Amino acid sequence: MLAPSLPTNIPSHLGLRLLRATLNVRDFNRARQLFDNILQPDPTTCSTLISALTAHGLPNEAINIFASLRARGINPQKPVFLAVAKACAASGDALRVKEVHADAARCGVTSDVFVANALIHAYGKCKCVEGARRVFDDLVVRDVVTWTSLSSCYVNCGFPRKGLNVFCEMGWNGVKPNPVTLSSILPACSELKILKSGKAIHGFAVRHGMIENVFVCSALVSLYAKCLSVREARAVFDLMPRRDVVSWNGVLTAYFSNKEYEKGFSLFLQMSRDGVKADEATWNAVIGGCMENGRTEEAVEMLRKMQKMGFKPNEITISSILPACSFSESLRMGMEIHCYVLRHWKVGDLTSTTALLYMYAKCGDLNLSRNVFNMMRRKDVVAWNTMIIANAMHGDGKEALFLFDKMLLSRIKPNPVTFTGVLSGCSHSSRAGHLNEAYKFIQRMPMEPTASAWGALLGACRVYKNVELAKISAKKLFEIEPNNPGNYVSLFNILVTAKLWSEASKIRILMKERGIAKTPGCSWLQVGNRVHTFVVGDKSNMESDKLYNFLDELVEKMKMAGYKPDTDYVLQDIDQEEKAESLCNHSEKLAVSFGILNLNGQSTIRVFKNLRICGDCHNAIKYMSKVVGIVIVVRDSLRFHHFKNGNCSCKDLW
DNA sequence: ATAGGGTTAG
Repeated sequence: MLAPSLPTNIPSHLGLRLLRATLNVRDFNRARQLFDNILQPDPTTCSTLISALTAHGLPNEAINIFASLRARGINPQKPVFLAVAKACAASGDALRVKEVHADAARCGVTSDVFVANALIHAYGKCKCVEGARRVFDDLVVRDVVTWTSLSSCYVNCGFPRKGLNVFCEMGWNGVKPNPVTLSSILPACSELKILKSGKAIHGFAVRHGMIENVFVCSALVSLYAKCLSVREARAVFDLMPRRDVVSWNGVLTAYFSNKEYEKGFSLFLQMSRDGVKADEATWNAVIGGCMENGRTEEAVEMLRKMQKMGFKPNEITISSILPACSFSESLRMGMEIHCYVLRHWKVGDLTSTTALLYMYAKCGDLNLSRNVFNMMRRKDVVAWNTMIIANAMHGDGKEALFLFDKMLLSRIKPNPVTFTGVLSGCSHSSRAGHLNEAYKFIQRMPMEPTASAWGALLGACRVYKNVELAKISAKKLFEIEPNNPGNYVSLFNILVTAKLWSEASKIRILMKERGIAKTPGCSWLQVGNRVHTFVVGDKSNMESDKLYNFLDELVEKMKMAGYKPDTDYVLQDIDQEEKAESLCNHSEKLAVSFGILNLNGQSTIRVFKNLRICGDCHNAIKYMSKVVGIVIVVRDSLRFHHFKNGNCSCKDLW
């Protein structure tokens, strides 16, 4: 059927009525054409169309209408700016807010508190704190909305501390916070885990009769949940006069993030009995809860259930579920999810795209990571960090350093994770002798070096056999995380390699004194549809006799090819012969042998280990790849090793 | 005109 022909040269008093009728039947194309044919549309007509397009998920079309006004010589009025600011907020495009802001300044409406508030909000949604600040600073009269918008802008852009400062400043300026202010500032306390300020705000809410507000209460539930105070989170929840889905979601996450999965799940079931329907976020919370509690398979199952119930996974679902692929090294499932993202959003959002590139790196395909990274339009610190870490994991320190420089050039401010990534990248690269520079790098870091930064340096010391620097790093690490066995074991290994036996045994005594046990090493690999796991001296496998016999034969062949067991790497107090035998039992050797036994015509096996690969095993697997003539990929806790024809991709720098 | 819940890197 043909649509009625479009009238032209419509007088403005008729235009609004015609436009409303068209919008009522949701014919947005026709609405746009109609609008073009209205002579001198009034501000209400313009804002009506812009708001309607935004409300129906067409913010960019809404902004285009706004842009067309200028071309038609129409000066936008305040209501038009309010509407287009909302469209910008929905589009998330900072450039468009800047354009609208500039237009508003040209029209002299930026001193209007309503327009300014809308602009601050839009800048906040587009993650542009500088813009929001500029609008704020240019204002002479500010109301509670102005203050609230600016502080929540800081909070949502990752500056919770600044958000709190604005909140305090607001009080000094005699502006009284309302429930909206409280609910938007509470997440800042949650993120910073400052229970004290949160409790003060809780008290304020009680004294000022805001405690019945469902928004404030839900924020309080999350505050207590984040500050590891589940009981109090539950108490606030129980006292609420009225609870909506969000309140339920909050209390679910409280249990999930505090390792009380069972309780969280039973509340999830109770929720529907109480007549509250789960929404998309509930499902995300449950999936995230499964993931946080190591229930990868259940997470995948819940994802299927979610879809069965008619909910579409969104970017947050994707970000939560992707680590499931990384943990299980399931490149195939990861790719399926990638395809889902491409089908639904063409490009995913920052978080899910970052999760994708991390997944590819973890599953062993650095090239796919690079492809994803290069296609990202916007890259934040986390994206850059992830790519740096991906390269470090795969031993490309040169690229990690290059990315670091490029990141600085793009004016992205590095954070402690960046430095850790770069350092661990350096420890894998062949730039020997740059260790002291790395040490200076750590000392000059604009923030207190984290345990992982020192850990990366310690790892590098092992590679370059720098005992003195190793001792310095280890000492720092023993202070920061005295109960992490990995640090003791690393220093022990470095001292052993340097043949400083007495110092090494001192470390072992220190471990005993402090009651620190070595984390048991464990390796696994997938054969067919099953994951097979091995620990040292594992005899639990059904075919363990066959496996050990095969390994014995293999070791003989390896020895003929020049392999010499290096018993320095054995921690137990046992004699040499036993040591050599114990070495053969290492979980990574068992897993690799099992993989070779079950090759089924494949030319590559992939083994994963929870700790760092042992020095002797590293050497042994090189020989295995040569003797058997296959590619063996081993991912240890730090990086990937690709063994081929007797060599490793890490060039023995690991 | 402003507001709550779900997420990424180590």
